[in-house]
Amino acid sequence: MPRVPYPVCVSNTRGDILTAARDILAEHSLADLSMRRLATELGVRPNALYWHFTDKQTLLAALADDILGGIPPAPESLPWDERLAWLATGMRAALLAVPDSAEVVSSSWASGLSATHIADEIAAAALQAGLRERDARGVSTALCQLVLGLTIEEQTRAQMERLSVTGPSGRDFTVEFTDALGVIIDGARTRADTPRADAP
Amino acid sequence: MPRVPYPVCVSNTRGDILTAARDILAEHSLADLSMRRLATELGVRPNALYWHFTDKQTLLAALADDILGGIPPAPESLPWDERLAWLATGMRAALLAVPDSAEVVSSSWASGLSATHIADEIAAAALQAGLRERDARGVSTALCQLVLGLTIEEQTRAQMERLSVTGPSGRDFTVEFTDALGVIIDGARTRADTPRADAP
DNA sequence: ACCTGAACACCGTTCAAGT
DNA sequence: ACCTGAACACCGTTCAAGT
Repeated sequence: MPRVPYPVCVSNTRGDILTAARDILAEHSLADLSMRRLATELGVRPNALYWHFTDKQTLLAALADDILGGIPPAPESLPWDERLAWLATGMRAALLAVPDSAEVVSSSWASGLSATHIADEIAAAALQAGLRERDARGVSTALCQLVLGLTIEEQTRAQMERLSVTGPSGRDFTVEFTDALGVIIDGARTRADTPRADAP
Repeated sequence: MPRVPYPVCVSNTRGDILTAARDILAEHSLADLSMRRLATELGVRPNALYWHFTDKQTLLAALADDILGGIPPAPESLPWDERLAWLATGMRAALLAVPDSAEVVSSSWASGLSATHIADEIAAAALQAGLRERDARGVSTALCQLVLGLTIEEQTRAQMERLSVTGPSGRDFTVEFTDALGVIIDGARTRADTPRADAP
């Protein structure tokens, strides 16, 4: 096989790094996810990572995109309100699959270095229901912040219980999520039903 | 004045420490709020802080309570939906008054070391509207996570612009907040109007 | 009651240099 | 293209000891 001077398999190692990062989250915690430890896990010196990512923040943003990348799209056949619930639930499931990932995604969204594809998908579903643009974005914002915030709390508590610094919280995060989700979707329904002033 | 062997003015210094911490947030950022720097600012060695707080996490939780402590209570005269908006808006204003404080409060809530008084107040206001307990907590969760999440994004962007690592985002966080707030309160209204199965 | 001195085991990041 | 060596300027926390 001939070798060409420019990259044949670009960023194969980028994927390896992200996988190793996920492993650290899965087997340890976000506190343990340092550039130094990540490098050690990969059998490499810390500064080697800076050839693949400009800094830690950028690496975490890529990890965030990776984690949210696997959310299944909502079936077209579903009514719009069930599609909203589907997407929000899928986002929560993707986050819950990787310990401490909600914190990673929250920071990455805040920094603007990360994609917010799922937020756009939710807004699009709301738009199809006939909401005006602003309301659709409002629904998307409310849903995404609910998922992120509540999952941060849930994963932080889980981490604390794992280190047994705290006993069980006694909270049922799934019903907390379901209840709040129901309220927001009811709000969306109100705006879908209400005839608009500019389009009666 | 006689001096007694046990503390006369307990934890006067606790307040000083929290004030110094707020100053660092105001004049610099959360990244600069280290135990070492905080100690330096107070003219003291880093380990001196550990006499007043068991660790950094506990200190930040106290700071979070401090920051959210000044939210004005909603006037009793207001209708319940306006009281919800009042409280959520007051929470956002309290956070926006101290740079990077939303991140501090979010972490502290997640750790369970912090008071969540404002969340209880919001739930109480929703209860008075006739919502069932679960729906009231759902509304409170949705509102609080919206305020925290969106303010984290806003303050992070503000910090990045301050360090000019990024230009203006072009987002109007106040309208994003208002739109999402409207959706959630509409959802709350739905549940207030709906006669309950167990209490017709 | 409140703080210091000294130490431990870490961080993220840079830069020149190697292959 | 991808990594090492060596260094810089930091962290949070502990523990014995001072006053």
